[in-house]
Amino acid sequence: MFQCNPHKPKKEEAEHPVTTKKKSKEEIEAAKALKIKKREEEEQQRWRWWEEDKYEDGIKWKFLEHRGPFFPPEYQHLPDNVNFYYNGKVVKLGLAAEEVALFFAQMLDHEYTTKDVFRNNFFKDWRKEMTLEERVLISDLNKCDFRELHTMHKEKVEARKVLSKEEKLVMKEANQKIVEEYGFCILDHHRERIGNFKIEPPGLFRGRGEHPKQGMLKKRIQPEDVIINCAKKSCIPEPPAGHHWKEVRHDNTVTWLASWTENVQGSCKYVMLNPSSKLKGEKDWEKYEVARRLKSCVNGIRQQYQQDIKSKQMETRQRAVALYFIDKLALRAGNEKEEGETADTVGCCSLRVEHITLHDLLEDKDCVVEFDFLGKDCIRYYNKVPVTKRVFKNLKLFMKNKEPGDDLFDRLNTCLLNKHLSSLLPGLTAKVFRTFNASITLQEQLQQLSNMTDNPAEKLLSYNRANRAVAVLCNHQRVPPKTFDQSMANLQSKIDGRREQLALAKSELKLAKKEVKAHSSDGKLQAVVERKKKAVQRCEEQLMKMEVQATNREENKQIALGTSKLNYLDPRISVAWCKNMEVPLDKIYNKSQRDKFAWAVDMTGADFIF
DNA sequence: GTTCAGACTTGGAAAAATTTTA
DNA sequence: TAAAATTTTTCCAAGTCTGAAC
Repeated sequence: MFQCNPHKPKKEEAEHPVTTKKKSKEEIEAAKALKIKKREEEEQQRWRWWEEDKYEDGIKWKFLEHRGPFFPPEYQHLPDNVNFYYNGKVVKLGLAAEEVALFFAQMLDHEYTTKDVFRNNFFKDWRKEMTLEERVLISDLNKCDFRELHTMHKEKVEARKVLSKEEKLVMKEANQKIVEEYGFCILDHHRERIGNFKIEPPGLFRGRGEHPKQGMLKKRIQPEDVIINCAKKSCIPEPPAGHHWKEVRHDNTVTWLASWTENVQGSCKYVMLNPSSKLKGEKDWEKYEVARRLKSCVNGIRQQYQQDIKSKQMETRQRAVALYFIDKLALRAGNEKEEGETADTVGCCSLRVEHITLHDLLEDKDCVVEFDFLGKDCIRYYNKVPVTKRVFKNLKLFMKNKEPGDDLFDRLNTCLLNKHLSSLLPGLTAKVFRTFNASITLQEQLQQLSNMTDNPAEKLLSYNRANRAVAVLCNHQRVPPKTFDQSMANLQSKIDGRREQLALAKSELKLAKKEVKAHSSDGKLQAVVERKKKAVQRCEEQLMKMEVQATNREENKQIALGTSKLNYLDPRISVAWCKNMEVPLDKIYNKSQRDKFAWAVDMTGADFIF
């Protein structure tokens, strides 16, 4: 299609290499200036909702208008030369069965497709999409050959990667047009970014861990499945041609713009606003305010649950021990889940006897509880924690005469726990402890670790270490990137290289100094010395920067900082720290993080204390 | 009281975009 | 300038918590 274009720019470059280069440099400068200008404009246009009065309770908006969600394109038949084989023979599948076959084919490289549960679920749901004829023929997944479909898919992905600059630009612009049209709404006179305006495309459900439903077909959502929510007086979004909405409602006590029910788990999905929006920001701000209120009364609450551990009521005791864990270890609440519907994961209230081991003495410490369970997203929680004698004795009691699969806190659930908590402080729930402990930890760690006299790289290392302490507390883990070892080695060799360079620069400086001594009062030579000095200094700085970077990366190997930064740490702590330490905010927060926390950036001074 | 639907936050992986390096 | 590395964004699953229904 674009046959003649790709070579053109190259030719021009070859003809005027110098001017082109110059021009591009200027262009880069111009682009930078434009970016800054755009940013300033954005800043001026920003809705400073935090300076406005809040709405009465429960009202989320007064006016809401949007274009409705964006639907993924309809499925198109495979090209004629790409074939599916059953039992070695070409089988031309109908549209519905073919689409689902392609979902499986696309995942062939993934471990999922080797798992029995995944394969069985897929095959069962796939057969439902087949015609009677297809269903009669295709009775064994092992006889299915998807390889041509798989190859075609890989080639498509590859082809997208090697598009020319122009072609990529065309695609980018097309995407931006969609974002312009569907990606924003009008909420109370302000244009707000929508978070997920695209309807999730159909595909195979990929649960995490040993999910009993992995491989099931996630069906295509039609406009007839979608409920639209907008203001009565707004321009109601048009459904795609030939379709209608399931319902159009005007409920201003909720924040979603559209919703539908997903078929695998039967749960609701929502189109909601971007984190930078008023609706999300206000809620976020409130979350941290509740956590700060907890801070001011946490001592009393701690005293009380220490007392409650001695209570005659079993329920109260269990609640007290659970709360002790939630507070001390930042465990999640642990709602009960329907068995067999999801992977087997637990939180505090749903802990089972098999998840803890008691040690009267372990590694020189008394009364140690060894936790080992799968938490949210099947992330393993493993920890050995010394606890008070009273807690330890109670745990022994709770475990008495129980099977490994029995609930540790058999008299407790999250509802009971939260009811108690909200009676202590309005708005207090189990998860507030996580927010509070995360934020207070960040503040304390920053205080302890950072020094004004540190260089910028060291300051940043301290910030990351404080952030890391929180991530460890909250058990935010990641699998180390595949390229981790390699990238670590690369960095190390860069460091080694720089060290050599530094040694060389130092010896050159020495030599130059000698020269000056030999022929004193030679101005030229003195200048050389100065130059060499600067070179040494530059080298030292760069070396230091890289070493700090290496340390940071190594410490971060298995830890994910993102979640705590985005969801648990009061941004005002970070903003105040940046001001105090004279660190530019963009060293800590990228663009979308600054947008999300605009309220905090705007209202926080250097004196903020969580 | 218990169950269930609904609404919203939190979570890591993967994809995409951007920057750095060879 | 291509490709490798790194950062950012997107994706959508999986939690928490509330309030209504039974």
